[in-house]
Order: sequence, then structure tokens, then C-alpha cells
Amino acid sequence: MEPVDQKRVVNEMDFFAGDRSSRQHAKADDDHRRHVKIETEHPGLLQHQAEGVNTGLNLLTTNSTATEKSAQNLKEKQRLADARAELERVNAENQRLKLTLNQVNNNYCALQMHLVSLMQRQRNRIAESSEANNTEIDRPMEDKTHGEGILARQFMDLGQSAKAEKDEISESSSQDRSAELSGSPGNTIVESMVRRENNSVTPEGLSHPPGLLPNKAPKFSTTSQDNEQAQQTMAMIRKARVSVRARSEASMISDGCQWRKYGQKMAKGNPCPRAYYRCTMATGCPVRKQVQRCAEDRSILVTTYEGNHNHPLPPAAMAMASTTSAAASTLLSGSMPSADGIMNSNLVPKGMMLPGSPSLITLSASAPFPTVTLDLTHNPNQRPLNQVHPISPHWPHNLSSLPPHLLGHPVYNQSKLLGSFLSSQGNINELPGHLAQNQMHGHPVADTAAAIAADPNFTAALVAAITSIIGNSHRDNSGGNDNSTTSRNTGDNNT
DNA sequence: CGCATTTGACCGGCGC
DNA sequence: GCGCCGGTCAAATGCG
Repeated sequence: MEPVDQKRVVNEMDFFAGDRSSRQHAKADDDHRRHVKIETEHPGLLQHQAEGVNTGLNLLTTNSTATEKSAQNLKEKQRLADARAELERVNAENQRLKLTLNQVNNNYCALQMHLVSLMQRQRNRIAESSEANNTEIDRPMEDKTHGEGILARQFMDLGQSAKAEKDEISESSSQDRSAELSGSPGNTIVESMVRRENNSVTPEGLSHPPGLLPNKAPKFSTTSQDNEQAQQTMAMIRKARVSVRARSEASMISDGCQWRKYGQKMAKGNPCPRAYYRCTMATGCPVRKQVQRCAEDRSILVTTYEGNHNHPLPPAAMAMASTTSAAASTLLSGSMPSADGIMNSNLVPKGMMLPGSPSLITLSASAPFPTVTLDLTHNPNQRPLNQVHPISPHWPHNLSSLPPHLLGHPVYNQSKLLGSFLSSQGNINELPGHLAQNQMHGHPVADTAAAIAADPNFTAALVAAITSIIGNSHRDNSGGNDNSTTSRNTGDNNT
């Protein structure tokens, strides 16, 4: 279809380019063009004239009026075709930009996670140094927890980390960090993280093969602390989870991925067994999920996702994959130890504040696994079950500042939520994946919407949309939603 | 027969 | 050190 239209457009453009350019020429020339148009639109008419069937000027004038109308129609078609072609070009450009944006987002999230973890380390260092020697550290900044000062501190740490990667044994002072700050591109930092993960180097020069990092690295110096911190960060990345609560009679919600069951256990505190699945769409895909019915309400199915796909996904599966990565990255961006200390600061992306309905989304930062819980089970008159758990004092929950269009969306309104989101946000693929794998999730929004519409289980797609809101807000720090309903994770399934 | 599921065994982390 | 618990493995089993 497209090539046909395009071809026709080209032909019409040729004709009317001549028409427009010759508008100011002699009438004879104009008549000639009309003949061309007539021949184009009414084959045979010109032939009648040539045969002398109708040679009167009046008739010709009448025909000219008709052809001008048709010419106008053709012009309209031309404009439409032009607009269509322009739209195609813009869409193509848009897709390219989205891919670029995805990459930037991935880098941003990885950087942000490292930033938060480093900040925690910095805080600990400040606490230690304040006891022994309080000359180097800017103490008031510690108390502020707000504004640009702390942000600068984080990048100072990042700068230090970046340098520590290059100069592994050197132990930079606080003053050095200021100078390093200016020249620390984010990519270097992210690459630094990756290298730390793949090749942990101790001050003694001992290296560990990838994937065989010691769980408890000895604390030799600042560099080994960096390594340990990086390991913890990456461990958090790997362990971050997204839990979805949805009412379903089926044993497993359909999320577009292929899963293979590899185990089932009876979990403590829940009479229902917990099933373990791993993704089988690609060999070695690390994504796993646990499915278990809620002990309190067995009509509720709790699905917990962990990990990121290492392979391209169909659009339907991409929705849920985006859910896990986006929610996990959102959580990780502020779930490090003492995240409570920075939750009130401008440093924390507002995505952490969860502009989505608090009744739908719950953050859980307790050890060992940070978890985002998406609760799709409650109705307008029913509080979500997970809110019966004690609300964590470490997380702000200012419900009053929720955006009106998201506040208190009941489950029956979630389809509207999805629709409005898809239309307003554009593409759930713009979610910030915290690992580079998500860069391959580059499907246009039309595909995603179609996939969601075609999804036999709309809940899964709905989850993706809601989490997408988190992800988008995560990127958009301009949002003013300092709220979230959060709680310490008392365990999705037990305890 | 090949693949998926089931299920008991096994392993590692953690608390006492 | 021991037991508990969550998670995974892998042989046995089921199914199309």
C-alpha cells in the first residue's frame, strides 16, 4: 500500500509542479496543461475533442471549469500525500530518537543507581570521619539533604569512582574529588561499573573471573570498598523484583513470554505452593518469576518478576519486560540503604515518588530484595491488602499531592489509565531500563498498543502501563508528586 | 520420542 | 554447629 501511494504521489507532484509553475504563463500553454489533466483524469475525453466531436469553446470552457475542480481535488490529494510522506519521515526520525533516548535512559539509570549507593557510602564515611577528624567534610551539607549541594557531592563521589577505576590504588582525598568532578562523563562511570562487575580488581591486583566475584570481599582500602559497593549495587540490580498482584483464576497470568516451570515449593506462612518459572525464549535468559496465590485471598495471584531479558521480545512480552525493568530501576534508584534520607531531597527522581495511585503501587526496600508491588486487585471501596502492613517510616507518603488524574484510580478505571497513558506518553518503550538489554525493546507505540489490545490477559498489559507511568515520571524530575504509599516489605508471600 | 511438568534432593544464606 | 528457609537442580513422570 505504501509504495503504491508513494508512487502515485510522485506522479501527481510532477503534474502539479508544472501546473503551479505555469500559472502565470500564456493561456495557450494553460490550455495545453488542461488537456494533459483531462487526459489524465478522463481518458477518452481528449480523444473526442481530437476527433472533432466537440470543438466549441463553450464546451471547452465548461470542461475547463470541471477540470479545475478536479484539479483542486488533486491538489488536496497532493497535500494529503505530502503530509503523509512528511508524517512517515517524522515517524522514522521519532523512532530513531526513541532508540537514542532508550540508551540515554539506560545509562542514566545505571548512573543513578551507582550515585545513590555511593552517596550512602559517602554518608557512612562522613559519619566515621566526623568522629575522628572533622576538617575535610562539609558537615552542613550532610544535614541539608536537599538541593544541589548533595547532588554535587554525589558527582564528586562518582568522579572519585571513575578515577579509582583508572588509578586503582590511589587514594584520593576529598579535595581531589572536586577537581575530578568536572571531567567525569557518565559513560565512563557506567563503564566503570560494568568493568567492576566483570573484573573486580583488588589493590593486590587479584582479579576474579566474571560471575565469580567473591560475595564478601575483604576490606583492604578505599578501592576495595568501591569494589564491594559496586558489587552490592550490581547485586541489587540483579535481585530487584517487581511483584504484581492481580485477581486471576488461572494458575499464571499471560505476559507474552515463554516460561518453563522449574520448581515448586511450599512457602512458610502460605498454604498455597509457590511456583518457580524461568524464561525460555532464549537460552540463558536470566529472567525468573514466582507465582503464588495470596494467603489472605486466594483469588489473588501474586507474580514476582526478577531480572532482565537478554533477548528481543515480542511486543506483548515487551510490555511486561518493561514493567520489570522500569519498576526495578525505579525502585533501585532510591531503595539503597538510607534512601529515606534522600527521599525528601530534590536529588531523588520523582519517579520514586510514585505519581501513580498509591493504592496501586507499593515500594518495598527491605532486605534482601527491593521490590515494587503493583496491586491491581482492589476495588474503589477496598484497601489493597498490602496496605495492611505497617507503612515504612523510611518512605514519604504524602497522598494529598497526587496528580488528580492518577489519584485513586480504581481498578475499573485502569483501562482508562492505560489508554490515557498510551496516548499521552507515547511509548512504553521509553521506559528506563536499568540494563542495556532493554535497548532492544524498540517497538513503536502502535505495535505496543496493538499487542496490549491483543493480549488475552489485559491485566498484564495494564501492569505495564502503570509501571510505565513510574518510568516516565522517573525520567521527568519536574513532576511535583512527593508521595508514595510505601511499606517495609514484610514478604509478599510469607512472614 | 521429545518436551514440559512434577517433586524430592540439594545448596547456600541466615539466625539462634 | 545446627536447623530453618528460599531457591534451584535434576531424575522421574506425564502428555501430545
